[in-house]
Amino acid sequence: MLKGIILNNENYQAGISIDCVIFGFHDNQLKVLLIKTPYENKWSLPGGFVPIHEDIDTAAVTVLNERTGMQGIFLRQFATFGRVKRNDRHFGKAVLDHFKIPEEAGKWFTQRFVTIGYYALVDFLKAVPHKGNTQEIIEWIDHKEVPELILDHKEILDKALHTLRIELNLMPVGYNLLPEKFTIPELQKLYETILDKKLDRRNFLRKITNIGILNKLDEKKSNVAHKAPNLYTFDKEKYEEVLKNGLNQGW
Amino acid sequence: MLKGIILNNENYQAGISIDCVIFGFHDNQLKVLLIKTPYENKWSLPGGFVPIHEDIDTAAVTVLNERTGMQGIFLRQFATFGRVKRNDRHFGKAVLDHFKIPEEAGKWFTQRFVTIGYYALVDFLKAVPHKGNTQEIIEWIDHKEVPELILDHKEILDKALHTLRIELNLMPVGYNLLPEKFTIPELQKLYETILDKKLDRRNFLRKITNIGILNKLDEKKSNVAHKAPNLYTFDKEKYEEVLKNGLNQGW
DNA sequence: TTACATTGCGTCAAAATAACACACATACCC
DNA sequence: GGGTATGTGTGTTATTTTGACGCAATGTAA
Repeated sequence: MLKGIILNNENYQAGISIDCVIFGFHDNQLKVLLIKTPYENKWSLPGGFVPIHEDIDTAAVTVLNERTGMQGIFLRQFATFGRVKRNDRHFGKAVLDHFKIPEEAGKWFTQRFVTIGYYALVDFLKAVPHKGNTQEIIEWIDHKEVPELILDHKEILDKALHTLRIELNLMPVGYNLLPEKFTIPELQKLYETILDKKLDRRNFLRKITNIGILNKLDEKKSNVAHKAPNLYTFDKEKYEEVLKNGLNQGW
Repeated sequence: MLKGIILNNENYQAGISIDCVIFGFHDNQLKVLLIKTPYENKWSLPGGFVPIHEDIDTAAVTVLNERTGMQGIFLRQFATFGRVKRNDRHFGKAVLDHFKIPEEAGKWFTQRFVTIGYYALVDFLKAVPHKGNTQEIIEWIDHKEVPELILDHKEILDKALHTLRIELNLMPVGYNLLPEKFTIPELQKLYETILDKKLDRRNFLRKITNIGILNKLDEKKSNVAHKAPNLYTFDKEKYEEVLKNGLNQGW
């Protein structure tokens, strides 16, 4: 991807980039999709540039799709980052040398980039991490064990998680993070993981079912070393409705 | 301002702009500060460009300060707009002709601009609308009577108001919109105006005082044709604390 | 068959919310 | 000065939501 851009700067909007915080849920962990490039020793968020003839939202969809093969997924813009020094020293000598970019073309990269942050919620099992090139490493990493990231990507990730936590009170979450059939305890674990706190089982059940977005199935989870929990699906229609109208009214 | 930029494109980040939705409160109306430029017949949000050596947040502060003379005010980034065609046709012939901009320099303007939206809450009486030049018109306009705006500025304004409404449940509002001393009914009017719905007087009082950000003064408002309402101030310290920690916890 | 872990359902007190009643203060009218 | 209109301060009550638990039921593993 970077190579294509280097060959054709003029097809991309200068000074603007997209960064995606892609969340997945697995093993009771909230995971983030991260990339390690060959030309440096740090991890980064999957990102991209904005083609001149594409909306920024579309460019974000492209990034997500390139990396996970997924479409039609929950993807939301949450903030834009534009400190002067944010990509100072980056796309510096190491990167430019690696790609053998001449100094003149390099200026395109060394200018300050304003990056637009998006976060996505995807089904861990359906989203298959996809390398941009053979030298790249792309991996799901537990959000609690995120290594050092380039630039201000840690800040971006933190802000994404913070936004997600707040939006948990305004919208239902789960449809995009869980498999089609799931149990209430699984859904609760998801909430607990995102919020990083324990919730009461019984109160959670009551609150979540009261929203009216769950369909209880005539089916139980098997192969569990205890009472088999019931399986549920989301009522897509009601889910979308609640997503649109919001949960808490407050005032 | 535009002229300065035209003379010195290279001092500003290409393709990025700032737009501010500046809210004030007066006569029980939520007002928005709008600008009418001489070279076109529509109104627009106050905005500006981003100096190469300035953070985007700083650039937003500059816009706000230029237009209201105010500093240290509530100013928050809420969304970034970057549809391909958003400034299509704008900064078009009319504008370029007006400023006698040569075609080559004009390209700087006719490219797609990604604009970062900020909204501000300011004290209507302290914020004095300030023209950018003598031909400009700048005015407080009731948000319910906003005329046709350029580009996607209406969309930006709507999104700002929508964000404000949601954030009303997460944070206290009023410190930046009301004079130092105010009455509970005035504060309630502010909430009602923002939310565009009636609230119960007595329940509002209970809820707002329970937050613990108000100081009741030993003073009453005078010159009212009814029982004189008590005056209050915000407890700045507690207010800031609640602003930081948020109101509703939800889950 | 029993022990164990975890689920499903229910209870109860406390807190928050919604709906409403009444007394009070000030200006204005007559 | 008495009555009226308007809008304020305070209180009451029923309802709903929340938080903190108890306990029986269920499936696996020993």
